[in-house]
Amino acid sequence: MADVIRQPKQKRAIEKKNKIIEAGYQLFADDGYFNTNTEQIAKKAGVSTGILYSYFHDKLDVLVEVLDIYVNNVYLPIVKSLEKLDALNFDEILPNVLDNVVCLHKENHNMHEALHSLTASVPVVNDKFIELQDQVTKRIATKLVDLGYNLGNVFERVHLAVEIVQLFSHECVFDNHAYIDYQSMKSIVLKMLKDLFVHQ
Amino acid sequence: MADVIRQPKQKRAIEKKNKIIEAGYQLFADDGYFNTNTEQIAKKAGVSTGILYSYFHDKLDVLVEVLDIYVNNVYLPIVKSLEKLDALNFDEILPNVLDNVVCLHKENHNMHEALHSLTASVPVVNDKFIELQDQVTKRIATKLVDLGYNLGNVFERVHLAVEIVQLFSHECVFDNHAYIDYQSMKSIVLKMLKDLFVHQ
Amino acid sequence: MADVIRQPKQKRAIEKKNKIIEAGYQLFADDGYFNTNTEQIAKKAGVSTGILYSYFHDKLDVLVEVLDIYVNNVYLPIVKSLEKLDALNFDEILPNVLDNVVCLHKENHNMHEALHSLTASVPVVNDKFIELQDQVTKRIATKLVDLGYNLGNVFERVHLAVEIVQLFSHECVFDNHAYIDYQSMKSIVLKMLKDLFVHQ
Amino acid sequence: MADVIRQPKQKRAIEKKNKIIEAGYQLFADDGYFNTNTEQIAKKAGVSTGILYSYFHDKLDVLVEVLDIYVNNVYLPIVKSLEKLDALNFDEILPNVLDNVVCLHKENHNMHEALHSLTASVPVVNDKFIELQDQVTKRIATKLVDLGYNLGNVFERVHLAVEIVQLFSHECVFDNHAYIDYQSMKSIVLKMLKDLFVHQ
DNA sequence: CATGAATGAGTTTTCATTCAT
DNA sequence: AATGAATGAAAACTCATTCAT
Repeated sequence: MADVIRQPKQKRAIEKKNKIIEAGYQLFADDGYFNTNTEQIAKKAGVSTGILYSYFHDKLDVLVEVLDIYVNNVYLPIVKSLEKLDALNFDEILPNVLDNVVCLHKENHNMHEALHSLTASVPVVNDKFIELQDQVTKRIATKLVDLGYNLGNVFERVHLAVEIVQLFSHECVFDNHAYIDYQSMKSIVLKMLKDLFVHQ
Repeated sequence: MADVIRQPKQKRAIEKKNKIIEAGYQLFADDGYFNTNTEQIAKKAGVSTGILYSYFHDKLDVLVEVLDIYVNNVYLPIVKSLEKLDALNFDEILPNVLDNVVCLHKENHNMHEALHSLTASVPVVNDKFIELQDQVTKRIATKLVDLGYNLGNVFERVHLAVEIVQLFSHECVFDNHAYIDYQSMKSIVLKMLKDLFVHQ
Repeated sequence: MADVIRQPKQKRAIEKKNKIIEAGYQLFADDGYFNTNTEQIAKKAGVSTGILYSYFHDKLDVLVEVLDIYVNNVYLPIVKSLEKLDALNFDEILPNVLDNVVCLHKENHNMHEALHSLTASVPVVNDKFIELQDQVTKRIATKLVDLGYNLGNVFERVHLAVEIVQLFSHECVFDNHAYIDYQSMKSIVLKMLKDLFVHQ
Repeated sequence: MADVIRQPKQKRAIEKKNKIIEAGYQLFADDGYFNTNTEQIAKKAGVSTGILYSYFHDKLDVLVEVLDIYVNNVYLPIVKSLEKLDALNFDEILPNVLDNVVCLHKENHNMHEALHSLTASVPVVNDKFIELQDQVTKRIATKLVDLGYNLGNVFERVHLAVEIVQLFSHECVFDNHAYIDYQSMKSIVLKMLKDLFVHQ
């Protein structure tokens, strides 16, 4: 492992580093981390394998930065959209959120799978995902409380909601089950989410 | 890849094959499939690498049999417990089911992670899990209908319920989030599941 | 390598040894010596791998005995047919000889190829073939001299004749060249052989 | 098998690839293809095993390139010498051709054996040899016809001639038979070849 | 800075041979 | 004698990482 990792400051160098991350993103998404080798990454990025090791400690380090990009692409938009909430009008909000998340998943589902597959064996990925979910849950929960939400167990409710939204998106994206009608399922999910937050 | 796979018939040979599967089970669970090599499996099983290739086509074939064991240990008990239902008394059933599934997950969570991590890159694992979920969903749905359930969208409801139970078990097992109170979450989940099936 | 090789004397044991040789014959002929393993030989012979090592020192030893069979099947018939000569009537003899040899080659060409392919890397096979050719050449040459042949260089002529007959048989069996008419070639070869022995 | 084979462009890299081919040439010639392993080839070439797999798909691919070298060393010179013919003066040509071929065989006889030994079990080698013989035969035949040769069956005659020249060279190189006088045999062969082409 | 050739330990897999039963 | 399970050394091949140019 290289002792010193260059922090690219020149524009060209930064672009080069980004090219590598993008190449890693696509290859990891398409073939998985363990089925991708550094030569392929370098080639796809249009750089030499040597230069990869100037910008990254090792192959795992590329993964870590790819993970950051994924987070920026997928998680942040969700959080941001939720932070625009200005009232507890769940009936209006939830359908939009669900559609947005499904859409984001459709665009990034390969990467999602590739990264999740590493949570078991690559601690750094696992930690990142947990931290991320924590952030999302906390920010949403805080927002709700700010808006006057007072049903109790807000963290638990938000966390479940987030997970269920992910679960449904996942189902939609993979569409593995012939016997499932996803429109009907969507209605049921929306009902569940509403019941989760609204007192009955 | 060896042409012919030995079907062990003698007691000792069957035990040896099982030793290999067990060794694979533990190592895959602990370190992941890609971080385990055949030499380690053989060593842990107390056999030579050669004999591994008499009983299995290749390393992936060991995984497939490990997967079978996992399925027998985790999925089948759930399905069996559900098939004993004799009335649509969800209030009584659901808490038991949830406890059972959480318990099974706690016992097998490493393997669960290791196997799920392969769904992205190893088609045979993915297919197995999908087939399994289909079976579980269909058997439960059929049972409900037999018992007179008539709310509609039974497949979608059952599928969601199964996923949510898994999701909750997963949360309990990993217990990653300090801000979550799992007892409270359990109550919320039970409520969600009941609402999913009971007309309001 | 086993220290002691059993000399089978009982009928059943002899049959078993022959089964192994036959199995080796076919497998070596079909797939080549290096592409055949002892398990395949044993299986085809209907015996255990262990028993193979009671009757043969090692895999090479099976080859040696297969070679003997080949010699008995292919070379001896030729020699015997030639030893029946009772006059130097080449016009009558040569067409028959050529037809016979081509026929034998057609029946055994796989083995011929498999064995010849080993002459380079397995000395024992090479030695056997040389010894064999020597025998054939000497026996034919002696026969010719006995019958009054007196053109000189009889060994050289016979040796060449033998080689040319083999060469032609080989051509006929493999039939690799679309531009060759084997009937025409046969006439030319017969003419060559006759000219080789008959003074002009 | 590596996806991409490096095409060495720098002088040193080309030299290295050639070193590997040379090492393969010698080892295959000395010990045979199946008795040579990639580590030996790499060691003899003074490189690592890894680099071998940058320049060649696999071990067989080394053989294929060795075969090319052999062809360039042995077959092409023969063909070229024959294409210089400017008249059908067989009496002058044939002795020279025979001497040349014998000489080339003497220099390359180990490789010749090693390669021929693979025709049975390695299709690519077999195909190459057949194609090569076809070329030689066709080019010589065409040349003869251009020079006015009109005896008929020119392909069959040339093909036989080529085979007989090889056969004789082979005999000379291995010199296995004590009872053969190769000078006498040479005279006989030359007579045969002449008779093959000259009307009597 | 940049390249991509080079390394070599590590991985999967095979198979002649042995040996417990 | 006979079995076929078991061995383990050896083979082909890969790839993260380094380094000469």
